[in-house]
Amino acid sequence: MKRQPPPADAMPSRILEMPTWLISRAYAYSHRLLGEGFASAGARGYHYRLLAALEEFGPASQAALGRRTSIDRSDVVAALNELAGRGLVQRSPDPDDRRRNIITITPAGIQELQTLDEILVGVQDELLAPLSAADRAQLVELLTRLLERDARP
Amino acid sequence: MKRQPPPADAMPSRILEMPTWLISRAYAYSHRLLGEGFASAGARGYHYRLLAALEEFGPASQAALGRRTSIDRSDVVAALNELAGRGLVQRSPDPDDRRRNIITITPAGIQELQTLDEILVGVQDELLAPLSAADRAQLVELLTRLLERDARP
DNA sequence: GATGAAACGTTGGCGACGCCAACAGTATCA
DNA sequence: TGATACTGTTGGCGTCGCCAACGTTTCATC
Repeated sequence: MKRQPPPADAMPSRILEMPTWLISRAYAYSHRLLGEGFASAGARGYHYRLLAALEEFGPASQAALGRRTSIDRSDVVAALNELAGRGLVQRSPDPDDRRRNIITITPAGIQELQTLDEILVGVQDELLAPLSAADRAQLVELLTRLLERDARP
Repeated sequence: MKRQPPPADAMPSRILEMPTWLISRAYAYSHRLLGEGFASAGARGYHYRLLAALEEFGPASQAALGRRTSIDRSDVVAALNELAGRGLVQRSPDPDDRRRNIITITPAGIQELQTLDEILVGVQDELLAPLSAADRAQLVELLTRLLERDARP
């Protein structure tokens, strides 16, 4: 049996089965889908994370938001500027701690969040299409376990 | 039973179990580990991919390399410049097709690849530490299936 | 053989994401 | 009180992925 010449776009097999490679490709894939979806609403990942955190836990300082969403303090500033500029979020100084700003999600912000949620459902459906419900649960479980170690100070 | 106030760094639960979020975090995690490892060898992901493709399939044109490694043509140029600058790769014009360059991995490049391979094994070990061998196989299988749809033209 | 289409390498640019250093202002703890 | 820590902000860096445009070269079709 003769070995087939690899098709022009074949990946090196050693890479093809590497978890790091697969994770990276899966991220690129999902990032692309999500980017397209969010862009249609004029948003990006950071915006969604921040709005979701505000809606779930209520008003918070920027630093707390950063910790909750795994977004760097400095990037939180920029993203909140954009959200505030669109009236999706309100910034007001904390009277009890004059270092802090208290960030509050506005009704418009809640509505935007709902829009993004719908977009996200669509993206997940497309992304996970090849997987059964059991498969998806498996994947979530495995990735969750994987990330347990990722305890950053 | 009183509801516990969320710890300051709790993620919104709606996000916490989203495959897109998990994939994104897993990527960030692995990217960080890999970045640290590769940086210690003065390399990054693109370099590894290109060297691995060259070693596995032999000399190739830049466009073919890009297709095989899922790296954009223009980014291949830059990465190859860096590799060639370090003598890990050789660029020579293809006599049969004067549009093409033929890229060849040098002995030094093969050696670098081995170094990177070792680094990568270490990173994978750390990344996958929480998972059993069966879990890892499961993960690879699920992600591979997930990516089948990602057929880009 | 001429002509239009396609591929190639290259340059330059953009956005998302993650991260770090430094600063002034404020709070807290010894 | 003085040292230490936290907050918001600015500015910067690197990786990765992607796109548009250009001149050159090859290929297909007439």
